[in-house]
Amino acid sequence: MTRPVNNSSAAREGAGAIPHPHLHAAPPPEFPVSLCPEPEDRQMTSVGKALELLAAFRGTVPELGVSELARRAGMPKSTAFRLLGDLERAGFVARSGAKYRLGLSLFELGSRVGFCRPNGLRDVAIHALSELHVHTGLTAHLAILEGADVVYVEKVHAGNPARVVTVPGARLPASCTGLGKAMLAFSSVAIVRQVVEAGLPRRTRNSITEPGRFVRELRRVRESGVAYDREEGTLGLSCVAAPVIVEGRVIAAISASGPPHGTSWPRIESHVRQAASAVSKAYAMNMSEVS
Amino acid sequence: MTRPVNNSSAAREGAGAIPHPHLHAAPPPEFPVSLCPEPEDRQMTSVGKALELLAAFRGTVPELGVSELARRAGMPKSTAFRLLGDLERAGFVARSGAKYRLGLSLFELGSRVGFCRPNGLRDVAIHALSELHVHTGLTAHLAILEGADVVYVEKVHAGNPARVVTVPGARLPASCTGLGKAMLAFSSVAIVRQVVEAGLPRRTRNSITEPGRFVRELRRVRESGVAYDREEGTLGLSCVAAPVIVEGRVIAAISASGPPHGTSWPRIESHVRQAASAVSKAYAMNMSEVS
DNA sequence: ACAGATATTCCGTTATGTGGAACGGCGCTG
DNA sequence: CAGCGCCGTTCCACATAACGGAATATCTGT
Repeated sequence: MTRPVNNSSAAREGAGAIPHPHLHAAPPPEFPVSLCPEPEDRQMTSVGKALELLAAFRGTVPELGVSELARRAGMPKSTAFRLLGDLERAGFVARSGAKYRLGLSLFELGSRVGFCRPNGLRDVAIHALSELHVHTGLTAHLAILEGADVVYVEKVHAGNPARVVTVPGARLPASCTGLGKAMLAFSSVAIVRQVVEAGLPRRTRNSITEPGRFVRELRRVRESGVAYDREEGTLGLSCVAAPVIVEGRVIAAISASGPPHGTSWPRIESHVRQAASAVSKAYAMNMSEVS
Repeated sequence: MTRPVNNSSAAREGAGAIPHPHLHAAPPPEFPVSLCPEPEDRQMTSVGKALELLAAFRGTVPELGVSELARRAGMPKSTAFRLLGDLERAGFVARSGAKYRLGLSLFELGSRVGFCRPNGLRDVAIHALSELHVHTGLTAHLAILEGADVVYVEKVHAGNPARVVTVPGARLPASCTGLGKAMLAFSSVAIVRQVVEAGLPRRTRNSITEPGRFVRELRRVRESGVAYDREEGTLGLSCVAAPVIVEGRVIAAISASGPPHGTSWPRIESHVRQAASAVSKAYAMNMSEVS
């Protein structure tokens, strides 16, 4: 009954590139973890396996073959093959020859989760992000908090020199980002405790990994209303972030990222503040709800 | 064996609001059609049903109960219930109490389809869209062509008075949009024929539904390099669009939409042209591939 | 030509998904 | 307040449909 381990080339990719953020406290830096959080030996249902197959597309390579997918999802090739057939029929994966890639249906449905809908968070925020970008020349981000992670929702940037590798849909540990700190500073203690207890991961030498310091940092953020990230997530990249608060609850955060030096952060800070409050106001007007 | 029809409240929603674009030549304006295009009686696999369940979330209502979902997907309640459990475990749906909504995993994966990846079409185009928006004050759109439909990929707009209801992930018949005409004008005759033969749907009194006129229109677009939409998709809304062409192939289009009158379209046109060619150049530099 | 990696098909076995029926709770309305 | 109708949820006997090992076909590089 125990699933064969069989993670040859999966492990190979996991080692290189950007380490997947989920491995907070897990000893082996393995491939993107399985979809179900608790690794209890729950019997795999048919659709569970199919979804696992989709999840196997996290990682850097956009196109994968049957064998590789089967390996990553931990199932026999023939099973993977059949399930991929089902997924393809529904447009959740597409294939060029023998290689599979994520399909358009996934994008269409993924664009319908709460905060993406018309008048949702993203729709309301895009204008503010755009302005923040043109006023500052920096990369503007919108993100939400999900557990101990930050999930990027939208991004407006200068394009060419892709310093910032994040992209909508990406995940990063909340404690290593200005976005995350801005949101946590205005979240309930229960949520903060959860994050701290999960362990504060180190991504650079500047990452705050000591609980006491982290809590003090959050207090400072709460007082000033903005959070600074001083190369805590990526060396060579800093940012200011401000929370989007509506009816007393943080629902998201906005940030501007750029090189640590040679940027007039005080000026940027006021732009970010302004953008965040603009989004708060605009969002409050069309009371939809977020994730 | 024949699936019970049972579309009581499904039909109710289908009738109101924006008609789903897929009903090109289909007689009954029913609910968002099933995922598999050919309605041949293919036996439903377990995952097929689960995906159908996800597809049931198209339509305007973001949160649905088990019964409603079962009805829309055409399956017994108990089956829907179990499958929703599987989907929830994987984060593809989430629930507040008894209501289900699309889950974050869907957004995360949907944000990894080809054109969303780092240095993909969307990443490269967002800056141009943002500039197009601030220079013109209009809504800037990026879309790709999928069969006879246009699928919106990104949008930068002014927010408040939500004239334009489209949102990333939305579909519209290609023939009724500037975006669609811009792409079709530079596509192979095979593709154009396919679209024409599928039938040119009417969305407003200005929609071009006569094949001859449509082909002539495309020729004009090809000559001028830009496509105008004169309230052909939505009354009170016009736009100019230009194709994004790389290595001789159209991969997308960019448009600026606004009120038909009181807008200096010639000026807008040049901005759109510029944006499209900027994206073409930027995209050509990082040879990734599109959907 | 060969080795090793793929993708794809086949098929006997049985685990797995199935869906009707029954239960308990909620919000109507007569 | 009892009745009705709809809801979400659970149960269970049945047989279908998912399973996965092994065989085959196809490809790629040397």
